[in-house]
Amino acid sequence: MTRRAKPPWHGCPTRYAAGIIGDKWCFLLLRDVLLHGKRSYSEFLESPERISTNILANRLAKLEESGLFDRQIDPRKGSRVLYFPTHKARALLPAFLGMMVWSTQFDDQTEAPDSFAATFLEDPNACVAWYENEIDKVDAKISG
Amino acid sequence: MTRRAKPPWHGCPTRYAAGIIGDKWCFLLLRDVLLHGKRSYSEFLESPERISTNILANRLAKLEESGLFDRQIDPRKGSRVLYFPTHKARALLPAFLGMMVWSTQFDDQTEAPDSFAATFLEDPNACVAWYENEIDKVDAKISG
DNA sequence: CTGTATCCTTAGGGATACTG
DNA sequence: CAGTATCCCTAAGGATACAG
Repeated sequence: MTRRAKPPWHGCPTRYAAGIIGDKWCFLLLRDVLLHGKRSYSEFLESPERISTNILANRLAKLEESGLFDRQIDPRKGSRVLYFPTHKARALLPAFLGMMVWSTQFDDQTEAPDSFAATFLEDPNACVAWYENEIDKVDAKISG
Repeated sequence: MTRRAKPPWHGCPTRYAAGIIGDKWCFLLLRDVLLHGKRSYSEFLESPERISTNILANRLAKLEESGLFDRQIDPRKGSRVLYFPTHKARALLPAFLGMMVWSTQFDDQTEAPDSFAATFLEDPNACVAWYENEIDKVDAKISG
């Protein structure tokens, strides 16, 4: 890298990320949407971390306000509400995958799913693209 | 990517990361150590987010317990304590840089530091290596 | 300088009932 | 199904003083 000695160590951009990803519930909701194909209130409630309804509503509002979730009425069933990941949310995929790789490498609890880490490290861009495609498939399926 | 349809969507490894990175203060302390070259209690206290002493002590203990910080007495000055990032912590660099890039792309508040995002996206590995080297330099300087 | 200890306050959040 | 609305309560955390 050609780069002068002082990197982005001034006005550090991590604080913005900390405000969103540094919140346990936002973190997990983003995971659900980006990696688990979840889109609806009830699906979020089913997650093993057992978020309660008031907190869920609060975080959904926060994520929508932050431009990460796109709230939409289900075109097929009016009483259903769906939350789609925006472009801004999708752009977090590389960071999330990075954290997943890290977990599989260092957490004894999570049994490494086959060769996930290796696959990612070998070609991160392809891995991200694969997840992008999964998201597209979920959204396309829902939107009919 | 050759990969069967079901990715790591079982026993999702993000929950472990959520326990550490999903905590605002741990997140910021990791940032300070990995990106800002901070190593000591007083340096952490100086961060703009103004962590209070009891919380700082609590998180330092948590991060040491989790194997991310290596607590050591300053070889030159016995009353000084230093916290070095372990290999496990350093392995979070890619994820952190990913979040920095994301922030510079989407947060209006953080004025993009020149071409940081572009530089990273162009060659992420080189960028990580550069930060690794910065960490090495800080540690070497301190250790004498 | 690196912490403990204490006090005190507030906000986060669980449980639950209720509504359109 | 997708939320609101309470109630309640604990734990997080700010401020400050103190200690080795």
